[in-house]
Amino acid sequence: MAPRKIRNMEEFAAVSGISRPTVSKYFNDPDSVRRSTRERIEQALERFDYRPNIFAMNQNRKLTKNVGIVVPYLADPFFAEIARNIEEKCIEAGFRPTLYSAYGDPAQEVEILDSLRALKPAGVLLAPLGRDSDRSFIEKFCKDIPTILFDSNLEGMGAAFVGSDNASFIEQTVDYLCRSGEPPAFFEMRHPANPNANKRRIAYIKKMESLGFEPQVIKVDGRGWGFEEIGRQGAFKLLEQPRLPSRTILCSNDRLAIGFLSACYEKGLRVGLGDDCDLRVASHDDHPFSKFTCPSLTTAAHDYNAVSNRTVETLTQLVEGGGRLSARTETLFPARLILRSSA
Amino acid sequence: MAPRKIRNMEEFAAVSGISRPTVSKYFNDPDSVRRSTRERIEQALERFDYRPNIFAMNQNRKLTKNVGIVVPYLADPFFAEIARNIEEKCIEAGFRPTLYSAYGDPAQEVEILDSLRALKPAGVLLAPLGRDSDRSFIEKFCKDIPTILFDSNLEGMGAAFVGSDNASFIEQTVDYLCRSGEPPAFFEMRHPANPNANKRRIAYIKKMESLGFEPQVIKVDGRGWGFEEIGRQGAFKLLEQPRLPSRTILCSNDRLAIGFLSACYEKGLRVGLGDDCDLRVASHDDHPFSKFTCPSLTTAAHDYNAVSNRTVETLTQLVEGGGRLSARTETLFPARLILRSSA
DNA sequence: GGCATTTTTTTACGCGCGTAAAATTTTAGT
DNA sequence: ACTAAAATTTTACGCGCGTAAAAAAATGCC
Repeated sequence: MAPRKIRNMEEFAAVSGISRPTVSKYFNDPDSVRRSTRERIEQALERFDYRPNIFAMNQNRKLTKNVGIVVPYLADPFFAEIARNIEEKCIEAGFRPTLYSAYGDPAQEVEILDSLRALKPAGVLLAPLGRDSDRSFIEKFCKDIPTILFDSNLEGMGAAFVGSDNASFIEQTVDYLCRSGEPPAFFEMRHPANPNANKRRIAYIKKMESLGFEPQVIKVDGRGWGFEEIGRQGAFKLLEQPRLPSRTILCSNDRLAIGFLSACYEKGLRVGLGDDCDLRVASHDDHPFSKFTCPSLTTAAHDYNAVSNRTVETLTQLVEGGGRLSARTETLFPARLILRSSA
Repeated sequence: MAPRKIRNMEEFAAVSGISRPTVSKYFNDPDSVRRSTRERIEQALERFDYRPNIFAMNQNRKLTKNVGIVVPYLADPFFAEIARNIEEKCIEAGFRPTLYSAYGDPAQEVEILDSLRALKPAGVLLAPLGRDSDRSFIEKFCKDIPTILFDSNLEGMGAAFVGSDNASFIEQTVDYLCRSGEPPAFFEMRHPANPNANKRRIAYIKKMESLGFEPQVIKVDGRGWGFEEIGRQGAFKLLEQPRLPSRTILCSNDRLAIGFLSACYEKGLRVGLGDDCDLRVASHDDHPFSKFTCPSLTTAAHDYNAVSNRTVETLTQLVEGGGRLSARTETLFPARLILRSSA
């Protein structure tokens, strides 16, 4: 029991009584060697703690097991949560995921993808910034590196897109709000960074029209990723006005709603469903904190699990297909309505 | 202008008219070559887009520029925010940071550190899980890899610790609460994962005694990293009781407070400073969302910037010192009181 | 047991770069 | 312009592993 230090695969092959090329094969895919051979290697692996040098491995391999997960803003709990899910599934699928965040900056997004190139990744899972993204750069990147977009779609780019069905979000919230009260006005940023926001607005207008109501879109100013503050300031401005377009407000996303609710609270307005309430507020995303707002937020939830599962499944197919899929697919998962106290 | 593709440093050296070893030297440290040489290389760098193979570089280097940033739970905006700061400063300092999260799981923490070993990192910046961490494993890791602890201290481990001064947090909040009202009761988890929680409790007791008040510690059940829910349930239980130990509640951290406030709201209790209020609630951390709670949360803020700056400064020293510092330092930054509406 | 097939071993080369040592050139200083 | 010092080039080797090709061994099958 004096397991001398193994320095390289050569030495490990020696102590395990197997040739080095076979050992190499084993580490690339344990199932590619005969069972008896595999057992002997794994037996030696228990006696000696040897791990192949990751740099030497990746240098010579055309493709690594690296996967880059790129999100637009990791300090947003929504992205943190979905990144967590995807990361977990990547590991289960045998990949080596690494997490990157552009922190709202297109230059950083480019920088990340550029440095990702050097890592010879098997694939990249990218939730792009959206409007601010350098589209031509990303387009070129997707052509070189197998990339799957998630959360935000950039038309035609990447091998596939996996996300949520914005229309489903809107339909469920608008439906619910209308049948349990009055038709909602839609509250959003004037210049949303995320393409989902545009899809939601369009879906809202369409849905309202199909129900025979007049759409009312409230656009608030503000840029960047401080959505709560933008929602808050927008709410103050809105609430100053003599009369609201509707006493039911449907926010484009939960972070805006969190700010909106904080403004309502400060103004002394009661938000909720009851007759004693001044306003109803609902929203979309089921942000991790939406359960703890005051009042708790009625919203439409992403199917985090389905999105992350499908994303990684698609990645696996993509990798097995040598970086190509037969056709670019777009998978959209429906929302689940979460009824809480705010509407 | 038909810049043929450069395949390796050999070819790049050829087109730039410099010998390969000198080019290699340049990439390791541009200032290590003569100015005229540097200019010729950089000139060639503009005509041809060549980047050294990162795997081949790291294979032969004893030390890389890689830095691992490990946090206990990235979906907690507090850690996301500090990770963002540290990441940014690492890049400015010329490192290649990579972000990892243990997601509350000690096994993952071990796994991360283990795989980090293989990356020959120049250093690791670790915010450990705390109580749940595998201390003997981390201790061994710190002996092999230059590591700096931040946020949570593990006594004696790592080359240095950089964090916030828990006593300063408590002193400021307790001081303020006492002089503007009544002495607070301390609200915390029975089995906090984070060692800061223990330091805060101890500091609370000490501070209260020094002011001549009797400390009142309220411990609530619950495990894991769902602090908001734990705070919420704990608040419900507490508020059911006939009388509270104090009408001023000082939560150990903001996430507990967020849950606490949501319970108060649901119970119809008014939280704030005025005479018409039932409770005062204050807390610690200045969580990114504490501005948007209802009411907005009075809290004590970390100096995110100072902590992340000092952490990376210390890392630089550590690396320049060949992985050793003359002595293990512990740097604690004081808190800044943030007065908002909840107390 | 003999044969075809699969798996493993042997042998050998290459990947792209770090780095050491000696020879050469450039620079700085006087 | 001459010399010492500094920088660069030459030359050469090694890192740890992937991988191809040919030879050898093990396996499956009738």
